[in-house]
Amino acid sequence: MINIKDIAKLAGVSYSTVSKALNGSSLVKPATKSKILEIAEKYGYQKNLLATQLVSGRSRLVGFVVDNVRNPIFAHMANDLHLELQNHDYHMLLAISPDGVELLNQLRVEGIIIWGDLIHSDPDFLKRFHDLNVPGFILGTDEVLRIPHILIDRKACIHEAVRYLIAHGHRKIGFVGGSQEIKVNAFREAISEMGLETSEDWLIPADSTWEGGYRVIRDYAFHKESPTAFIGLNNLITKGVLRALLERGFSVPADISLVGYDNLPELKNAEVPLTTVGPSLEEMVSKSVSLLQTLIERPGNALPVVLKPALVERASVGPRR
Amino acid sequence: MINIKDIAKLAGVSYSTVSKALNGSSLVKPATKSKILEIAEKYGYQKNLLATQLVSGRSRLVGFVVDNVRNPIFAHMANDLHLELQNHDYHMLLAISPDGVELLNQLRVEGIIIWGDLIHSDPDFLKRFHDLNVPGFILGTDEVLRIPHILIDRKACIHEAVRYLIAHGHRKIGFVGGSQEIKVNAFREAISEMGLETSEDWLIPADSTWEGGYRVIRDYAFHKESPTAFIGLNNLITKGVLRALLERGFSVPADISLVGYDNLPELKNAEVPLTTVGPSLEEMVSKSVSLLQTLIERPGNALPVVLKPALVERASVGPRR
DNA sequence: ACTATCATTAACAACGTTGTTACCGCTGTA
DNA sequence: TACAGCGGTAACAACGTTGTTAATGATAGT
Repeated sequence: MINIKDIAKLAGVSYSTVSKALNGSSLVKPATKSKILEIAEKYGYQKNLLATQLVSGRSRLVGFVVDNVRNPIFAHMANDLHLELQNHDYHMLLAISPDGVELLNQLRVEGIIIWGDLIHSDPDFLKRFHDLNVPGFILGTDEVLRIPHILIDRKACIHEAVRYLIAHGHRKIGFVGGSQEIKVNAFREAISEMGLETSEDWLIPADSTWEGGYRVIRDYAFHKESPTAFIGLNNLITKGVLRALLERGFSVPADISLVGYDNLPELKNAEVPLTTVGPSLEEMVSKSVSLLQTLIERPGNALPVVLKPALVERASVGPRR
Repeated sequence: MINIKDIAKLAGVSYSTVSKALNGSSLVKPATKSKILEIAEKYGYQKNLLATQLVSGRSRLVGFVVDNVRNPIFAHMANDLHLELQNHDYHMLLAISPDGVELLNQLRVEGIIIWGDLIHSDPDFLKRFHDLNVPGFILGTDEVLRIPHILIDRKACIHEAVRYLIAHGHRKIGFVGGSQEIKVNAFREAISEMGLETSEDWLIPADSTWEGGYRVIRDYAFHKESPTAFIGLNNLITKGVLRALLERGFSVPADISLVGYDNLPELKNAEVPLTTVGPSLEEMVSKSVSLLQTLIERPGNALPVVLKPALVERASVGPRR
């Protein structure tokens, strides 16, 4: 692969001149510049970002670390973040692993966005990240941290879902999923705050996967005291729940209502278009990019960001039967 | 951020000694080594991969370039490739954009895997990639190229699907989707080769999205001469088709059979578990990694790879009604 | 003609590593 | 006593850039 020294030789100038020409400096004579540019083009010169970055310290590179790109919500975020960062003249590199944090840091990206779930991948993940001392933040946490983050008010989201179901006349509400304490607790709290009936049977633990949601509802012992509405912990569980409900002959929402967590557009294509709560994805993306920019350009000036609930009404919630 | 020179000062040795110690060289006295290691640990030393790579030329970094991570098939591949590369001691960086090729090359990754669809993003994408002269290949192409690639025998896959439907007694077979010439042509060819009835109505163009498949079938004019089975061009279309079919009151597979292209495991969770054709994803991943390894370690020795069809039987195909 | 000015280019240090070579002081051997 | 051998460490060049400073030659002002 050709480098500026090779080009310099070819053009009969010094390599520093080549560097300037390639960067469009006005310090080099137009004729020389175009000659250099021509040679660079001809030989397919590709600058070595490593060297550039090493000396200049800038790369316009941003890392996004997730631990599984197969969850559609991750994939969605990755795609939209990429687009938005591109608008801001940043390139996004995606790493699929908690170790991506160290990797991207070693690559000296200018900033790192970390998908909140990673916090749980390793008890001292936060410390690891904090010690790196690199501009970046956790996208999607439940609690206030000592490092920059975007807080999703999941508690408020769940409350919103409960409120919405109540407004539709529901009194017996179930919750499917168990992995995220905050959501489960928020659910419990909302139920008791709003003075609803409750039963431990209505809090149904499930793996955070399609199968998780599907199985528990497929096997659930329905009777006349069972919930008339469910809330699903995330998009996967919710889709599994919906399937199981339909398979068991319930009509949604005529017999049973369902609201899912995660505002994923494609949930409109579920068997029954799903009504969902969760932060607005657009807001997550735009807030992420501006927070990152602040972090990079004026470190120390990063304000905490909180994402409020958004509810998108589709067709999976109806009046209590 | 601390570097080896800082550590050297702290430890009272030369920076080259620090470098050796950090790399576990046996040329440095155990006592010195542990002292250095301790300091490095204490100050959270993180090597600068840029510098390392610049001088040593090695990074154990591999790039994967896609143009949209939201298609579940991409996401699946990205995830599995990541895992498999990790087993081979490579880190994978994902870039979501045709320009990712140049970007990753400028970062001097050791190899690049390019998702085949990108070929169509730009008429001279292949030339761009070829001129880079970096170890890498196109994953998933229809035709033999002059650059390394893994060829998916899509034609054979479609033939396989048709054969399978015939074996179940179907004579009138439809095809939904229009964007990939090769599949459409393969379908036409298979139909005529196997002496089946045909009608232009049975070849139903559709966007390569869920909505694409859904809409065309929702609006399709069914009558007694309509297909008794459909093939969907990809996983998204197929799911859309299935939904439309069910909504229109057809039973799948009792009334109409359906086979989808793309061997995506989660298609077992469709309303009717979908029977699919396509290359085996596991094979795609393992062949990708070994091809990449060959390309990196013994450039010039790369053999062309062809992926044969695999059919996974689930529940969306039954005997002709 | 003599210098100040300017445009253009060259030279060189730096960025943070690695790898090679050179050096130093010690031990053991002749 | 001289010196080969060796463990340990230091010195230094190199990787491909950028940015700063120095050098060069031409032009213009006096």
